[in-house]
Amino acid sequence: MTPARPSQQRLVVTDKREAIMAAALGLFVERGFYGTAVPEIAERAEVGAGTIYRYFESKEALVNELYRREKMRFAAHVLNEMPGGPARELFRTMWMKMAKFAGENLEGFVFLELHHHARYLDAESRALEQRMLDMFSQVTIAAQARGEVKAGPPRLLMGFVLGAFIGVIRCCLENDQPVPSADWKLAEQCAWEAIRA
Amino acid sequence: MTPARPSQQRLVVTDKREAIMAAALGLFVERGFYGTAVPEIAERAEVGAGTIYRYFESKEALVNELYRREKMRFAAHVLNEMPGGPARELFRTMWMKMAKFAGENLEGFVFLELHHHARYLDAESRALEQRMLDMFSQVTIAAQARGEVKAGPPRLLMGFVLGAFIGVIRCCLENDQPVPSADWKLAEQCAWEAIRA
DNA sequence: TTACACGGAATGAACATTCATTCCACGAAA
DNA sequence: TTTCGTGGAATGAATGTTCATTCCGTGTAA
Repeated sequence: MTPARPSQQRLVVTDKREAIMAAALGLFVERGFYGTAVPEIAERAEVGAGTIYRYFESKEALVNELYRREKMRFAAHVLNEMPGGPARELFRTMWMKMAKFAGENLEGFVFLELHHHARYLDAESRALEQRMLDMFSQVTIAAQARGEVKAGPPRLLMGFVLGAFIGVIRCCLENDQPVPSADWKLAEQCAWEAIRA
Repeated sequence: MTPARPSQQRLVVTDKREAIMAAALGLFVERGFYGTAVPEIAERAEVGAGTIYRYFESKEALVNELYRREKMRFAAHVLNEMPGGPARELFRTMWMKMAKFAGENLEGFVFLELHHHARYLDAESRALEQRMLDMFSQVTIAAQARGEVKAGPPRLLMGFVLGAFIGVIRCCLENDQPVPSADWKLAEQCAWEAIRA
């Protein structure tokens, strides 16, 4: 599928692949999966329609690859180098990392949001999603055990916080504005007060 | 468009229209607008594909009518008979009314969520959305003025709270479970602590 | 000269919508 | 009571369009 070859060859190949993925990401965010035609993706990526099928087995394979890539980017960005220490610190760090990621890669974040649980995601994509949720769960449970976070179903608290985060993004998305830094801080304070014990 | 006639005749007509809307609501929630074929809607509604076009001008007109109907149901349910008094009371009442609505009409709620800001919504549908947001804004601003709710952009706080609400629903949706009453109460308490001054 | 990446026209499937036809309820005539 | 004519609701095969995918001629690098 991916034509493999060393050095230069490889670079050219990667460029087209990258262009296709970037174009698809943008269009899927704007119009959704079924609302986007493959030839449209080709046009935006400035490649022939057939070329897409040199790099991706199908439209579905493309959306799944995109999903996994963005999900892993997100995970790498947010979960790396988490501090130990009190839950308050940990929470602030996580929230702000998520905010940073969303700010730098808004399209990717919205894409993940939009395609969360879509029917065309395959088993591998779903498994990845599950693993990430489990990591968040563990952090939550640990903080609850230390009495720093409210008792209650961890998934509920996580859903609450993640939902609030998305709500903040969406509210600023409506004006095509990036979320101001002050707003992120306010929202973080709100979110912490929501869940702290 | 709607054939008018008294008594029985009228009832039959309404039944088909209703069947089509119910079928479309379910399918749009499951597969999205573009992911749903009109003949599929017809099949689930147990009518001929052509019949749909007796009642709705197009697929787009159908989704818009559905959107407005659900939006107004939501508004009627949530905004009626709001108490005066302290913001704490008002907030609890609103939250719980929203929870009740979502519990009784989950499909409708998810539909609104999914189609929020979709490109095929027409001007009228968008205007309706805007009006509702404005009403919430006014309530928020009033509570801020009385020092009961944190200062900050009203839209931000609303986005936060509504996002959190949706997050709670989504987290329970994943197990096909209705949200337990205790969880709604916990989430309400979290949400209030998030925004209270 | 070979091999292969590429573009974009070609293809067949699936779609939204239309329309010629069927079906049915009802009222009038016998 | 039965029969028949009529209007309009309902239908689903037919239509034209759009789509995902394939195919093939071209250009280019080795």
